[in-house]
Amino acid sequence: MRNAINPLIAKMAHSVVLMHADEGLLEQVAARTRRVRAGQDIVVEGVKPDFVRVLTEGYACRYRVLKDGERAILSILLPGDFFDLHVQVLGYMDHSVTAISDCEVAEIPQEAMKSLQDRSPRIMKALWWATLVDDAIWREWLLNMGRRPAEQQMAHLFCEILARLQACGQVVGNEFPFPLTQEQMGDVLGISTVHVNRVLQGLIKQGLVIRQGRRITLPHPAEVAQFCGFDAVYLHLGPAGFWNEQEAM
Amino acid sequence: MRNAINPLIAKMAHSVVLMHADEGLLEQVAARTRRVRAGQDIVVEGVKPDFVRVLTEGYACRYRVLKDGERAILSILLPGDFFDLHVQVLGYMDHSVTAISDCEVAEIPQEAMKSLQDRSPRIMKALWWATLVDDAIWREWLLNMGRRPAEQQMAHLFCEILARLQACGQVVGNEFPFPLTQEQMGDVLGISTVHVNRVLQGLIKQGLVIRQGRRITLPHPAEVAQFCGFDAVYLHLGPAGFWNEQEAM
DNA sequence: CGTTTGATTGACACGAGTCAACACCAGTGG
DNA sequence: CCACTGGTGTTGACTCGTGTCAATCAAACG
Repeated sequence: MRNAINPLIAKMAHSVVLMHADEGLLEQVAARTRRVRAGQDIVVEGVKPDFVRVLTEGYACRYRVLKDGERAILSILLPGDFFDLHVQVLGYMDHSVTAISDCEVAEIPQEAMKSLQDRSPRIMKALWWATLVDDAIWREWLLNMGRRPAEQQMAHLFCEILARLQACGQVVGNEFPFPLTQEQMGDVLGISTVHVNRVLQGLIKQGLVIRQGRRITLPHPAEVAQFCGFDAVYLHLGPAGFWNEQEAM
Repeated sequence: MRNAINPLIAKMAHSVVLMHADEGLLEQVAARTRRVRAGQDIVVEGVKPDFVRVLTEGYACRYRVLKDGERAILSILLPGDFFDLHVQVLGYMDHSVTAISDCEVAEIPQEAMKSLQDRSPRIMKALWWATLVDDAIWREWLLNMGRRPAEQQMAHLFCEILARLQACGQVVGNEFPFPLTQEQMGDVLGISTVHVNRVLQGLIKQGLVIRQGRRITLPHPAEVAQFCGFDAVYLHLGPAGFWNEQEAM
């Protein structure tokens, strides 16, 4: 039953109406998958990837390290996300991608991409859309880092992850796996590990977040969204689900 | 002699070899220009733009305002930059664009873009490239905001602007116009106006930056680059010019 | 001239970083 | 079976970068 490419299809369905044939095409080009253990790099800075890759299972992230050894996580990749859709144009990766949890990655050969291009304009449009949504996410992060205090930043991150996991069909309720260590969370938010710890506890104490091991629950998503100014529109996923329940603006 | 589209051509030349015919095509589609006064919005959040727009003169920026009225500047647009190349896919702008200084903007009708697509694959490739470089800039900013103290952030901003102005042929030396108010700089860097002032003075005192009115000079670009960890590679402009002169790493 | 916008300065408060110690757990090997 | 290990999470004390508030100054402008 389970099909590696499902999250991708679920995600794309938010932008275009996929025909049955399109789904078949996608399954076909992304047939070859690879497993990667947590902590391993999937693509490294400087190389020109030979494949186009899609994450099909697990958590991964884009990151860079500065000269002083500090690491910054530039984005979090969830099932259905492409990593290197367009490196062909730039010629090389200017950042690396690594597995946060154990992952499964589909590798699509260049030629297969080309054939996709010829055979399904709908898919191509969906690819474009995915790229542009990534851009929108970057803009939102920029906003986050620049203008919101750490507590809201972190809450915003949780909201985004939940919304994206819902979008790719990985999660239905308001509980989701969250394999990042606190150090990694610090690298995402640009704050120290110690501070991550304290901020997280603050959110828990306020009842906005529940943590059990490496899982997170947002008992009242709409409340959290309000707290941190999360507005799912930037993800361009269409109808927003339960995010706006108590919206009173 | 002066041609509105020159900065665009200069910029594109970094990614592909443009034929004379390509330049002609560009001049043709971007013939229609519009002047915008400093402070005026050029495209506003929520609309679906009717044209594709390129900045041909002046400084502009993408921005959003939060509910609490705070404004964040998401990117700075310089001559040769597109604002809304791909909104057609997403359907609407999720941020606004406003003129920082007096600007000139070229407006390219949709159909003209389509014809470009058919007539010059080189130009299309260059457009892709421009989009992806924008992405790279966002990643770099994310790095900046997250991991560098304000002084280095600001220095990095100056380096980036100078490099980009050089790339589009607007500047040859190491002095350039910089029309941002300190408040706007704060909105870019995510710090308060007061702090902008102090940080700027710090850079000046260290001799890294010279300011005369609304112009900035970096007397020793390589030194500034070293100070803030600026590495022009992410702009994908090819040979780096004088940035690495004293590079000793 | 007042008025306004932007730049500058000082005093003070607070968020976040740093350093250091300790707790907890899973894995490993004796 | 138990000590040892390394990675992660937790906590406290202290420092420092940045924000906030408020006043003043300078230049531009009607």
